[in-house]
Amino acid sequence: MKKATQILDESGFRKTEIRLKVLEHLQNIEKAVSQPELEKKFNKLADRVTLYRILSAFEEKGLIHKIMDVQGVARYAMCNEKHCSEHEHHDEHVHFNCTECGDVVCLNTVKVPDIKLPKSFSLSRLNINIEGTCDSCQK
Amino acid sequence: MKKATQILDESGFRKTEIRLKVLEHLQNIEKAVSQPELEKKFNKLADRVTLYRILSAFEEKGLIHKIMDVQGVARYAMCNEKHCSEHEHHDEHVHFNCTECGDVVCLNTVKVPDIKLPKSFSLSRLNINIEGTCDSCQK
DNA sequence: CTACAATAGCAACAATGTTGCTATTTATTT
DNA sequence: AAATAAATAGCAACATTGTTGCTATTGTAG
Repeated sequence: MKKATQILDESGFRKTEIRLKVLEHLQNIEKAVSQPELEKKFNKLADRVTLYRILSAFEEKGLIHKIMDVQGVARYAMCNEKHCSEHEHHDEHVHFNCTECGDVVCLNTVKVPDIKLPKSFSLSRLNINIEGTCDSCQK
Repeated sequence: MKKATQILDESGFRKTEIRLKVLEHLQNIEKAVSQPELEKKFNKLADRVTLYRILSAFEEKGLIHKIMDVQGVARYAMCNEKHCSEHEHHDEHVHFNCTECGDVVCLNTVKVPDIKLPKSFSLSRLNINIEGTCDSCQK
């Protein structure tokens, strides 16, 4: 995995404390995280607007991708290096929303099936949201 | 298709003008509609809180189901009579979010594939959100 | 070390979600 | 047909997230 500092460099971002921490956090967690979650995690280290803008900037550069969780809150997760670029996202993996803990896990191992649409519809992005109980909350 | 008045009766709801109109609208459209949309459609006939409560009540009774669109706004669509009940929703069809007009179409004809999860995860609901251009916006 | 551009912080506002309380209305019962 | 109880609607209020503008601060190239 690429170093966070290197990624920031290559993307033309400055290496500020918050940006590094956000990026490293996203690298270390295989989950999709929300702005409010980051706010709590980096307790008052950064303003929520700052986090909002960091996430937006990272997304625009194709470093992370955005999904809506079942509550309608934006969450972001690292992009698959192989498939994403500045203007094209192909993160067609499954997102698992745990109804117990609220976490959203990226199930990279689950293969996304091919879905056939009627001819008159054209697909640009696909997101599969699953609700259920995650491994940590299973008893 | 069952009459809206009959459905309200059977579900123990009163037959008020707004409730009838909302239900009939949902029956006649094969799309998932949001509270703000209904507000505009029934221009000031009902308060947005009233619509909010109608949609919540309908959902609790299993008449409609709720999905989040790509903007994170709640949308509701008629349930499949065969598969839904008060406490169990099985509306495993594909929702198509048009990036042009913003509409969310229920693609009932598209078959939802079987997705195999790791053993430690248990599935309770599945929603497939597709972004693209819908038939009406295709040129 | 300086200067400039990027970034952070703060204020402010919009939209949706949500709850509580009161007024109104539907439907049932006398 | 009137009275009643329970459901429903409307209004106010507040929370949260999303979003933008402006200014102060900071990283980095030269």
